[in-house]
Amino acid sequence: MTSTKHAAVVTRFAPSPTGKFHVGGIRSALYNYLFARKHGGTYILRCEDTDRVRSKKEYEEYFLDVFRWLGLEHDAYYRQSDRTALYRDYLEKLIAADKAYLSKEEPKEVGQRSEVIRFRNPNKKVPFHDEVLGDIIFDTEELGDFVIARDFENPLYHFTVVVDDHEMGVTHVIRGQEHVSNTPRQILIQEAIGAKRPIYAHGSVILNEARAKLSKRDPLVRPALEYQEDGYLPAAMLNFMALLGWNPGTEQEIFTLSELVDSFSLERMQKPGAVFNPEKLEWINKEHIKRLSRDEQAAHFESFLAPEIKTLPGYEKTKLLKILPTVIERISHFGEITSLSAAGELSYYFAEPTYEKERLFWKDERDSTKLLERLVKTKTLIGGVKDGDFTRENVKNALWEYANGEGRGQVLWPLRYALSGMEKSPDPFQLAEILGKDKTLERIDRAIAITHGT
RNA sequence: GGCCCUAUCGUCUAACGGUUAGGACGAAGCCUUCUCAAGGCUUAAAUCAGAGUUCGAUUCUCUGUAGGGUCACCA
Repeated sequence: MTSTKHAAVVTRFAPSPTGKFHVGGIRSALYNYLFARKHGGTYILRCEDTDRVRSKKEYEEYFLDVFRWLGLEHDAYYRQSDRTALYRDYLEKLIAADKAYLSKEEPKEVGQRSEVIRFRNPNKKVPFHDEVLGDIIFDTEELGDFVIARDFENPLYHFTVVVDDHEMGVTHVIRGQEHVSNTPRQILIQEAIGAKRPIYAHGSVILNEARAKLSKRDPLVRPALEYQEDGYLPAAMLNFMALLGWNPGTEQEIFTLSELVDSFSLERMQKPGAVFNPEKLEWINKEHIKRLSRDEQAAHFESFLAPEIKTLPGYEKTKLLKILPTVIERISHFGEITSLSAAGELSYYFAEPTYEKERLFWKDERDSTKLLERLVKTKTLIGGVKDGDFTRENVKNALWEYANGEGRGQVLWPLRYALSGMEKSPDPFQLAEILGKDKTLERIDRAIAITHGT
């Protein structure tokens, strides 16, 4: 059981900069962050770049950007490549105590050394407790004398992790179950260097739709920042990831970061693997968008608007605020605004729509005379709305009785088409308000002219 | 294959031996409606199988089956 009175909780997340940090990794970072914050502890971010060949500075910056975006602030930052001297000390001590030794090898692959440092495996059974899985026991015999360093300057993962966790006073190791089988060998090293065993919590593995572990090849598993580029909200990302393998025990689904901090507990972490479900992400993101302030929504709206729209002659930034609600209800992430613009579903607010006369007819109607009559009447009625009162409600009121008598489709469809030039759009009253009285009447005039035309 | 872990609607999950097995996403239908959204209501949808233990198993035990993880001079 997790004691609730830890003197000082220290957690860490330790990514390695060998590729663009992908979404799957967010969850472990989040859980470590949440647990530390919840208990007033320390959250460490550690760059595991001992693999000098594969590690790249740009990838380190990449995950740093990811956490900046997500707002997962760390209390301390370490880079393993800065700590070679420390690892060397431990290596030397281990060798001096005959707990590790220099071993002559026959290189099996290019790049392999002819001498490495191996751990002298006591070959015993290692039982350990896991906060989510319970008690587990491993026989470490099959591990053999595993390699812990290529040489004194090049220690390997299992070794550096243990040294660092020990030096940094890490109390809780929260990670995915893919690390369960790494645990016994890390425990062996802990015992050899005299380190205290941390509390382990191995959460569920994140799976793709095929129920296999998320790999870098999965189309789903995109570099984390692509979600930022697509206009997902950090809070939504965090919310979604948190619920993948953990639940609050209540029916609450939408959480802010600080709400997650309050609710998080190791006890409610999930054992079975969890499938990454993009549809749920969409929904959660939409919920978070709804909870944004008008100004925040508007800022995102503007930044995701296609440049083609912004350069339209009729483009006015002030109109954005009026369009905003109609756009918000149509999207789940802001990136969709780009496709909306591309589909022409935004441009009619700023530029005269073009369309064929035929499109103005409601369903099977083909009576040009009737159509003309209705457009003219519509124009008269809308024209009667006072300039200062040109709101959605007032336009609707001005038209409603007539539309009901004539048939709503017969009146409203041509109106809406005249205003938008689109098969699909917000309702005509809404459009009229956004366009303003002058533009609205102007577009009805154009529809009348087009109807005359043929 | 060895070792380890897991098993409730399609998906995320709730139910610390007694519930009509609950919620959410998604799906379908209906309402609203000129269209598209949004919104509201409703429905379908699950305890892997077989033995035990028990008055009673989703829940405990065992076996089977299935799935996953891991077996580097990567992390």
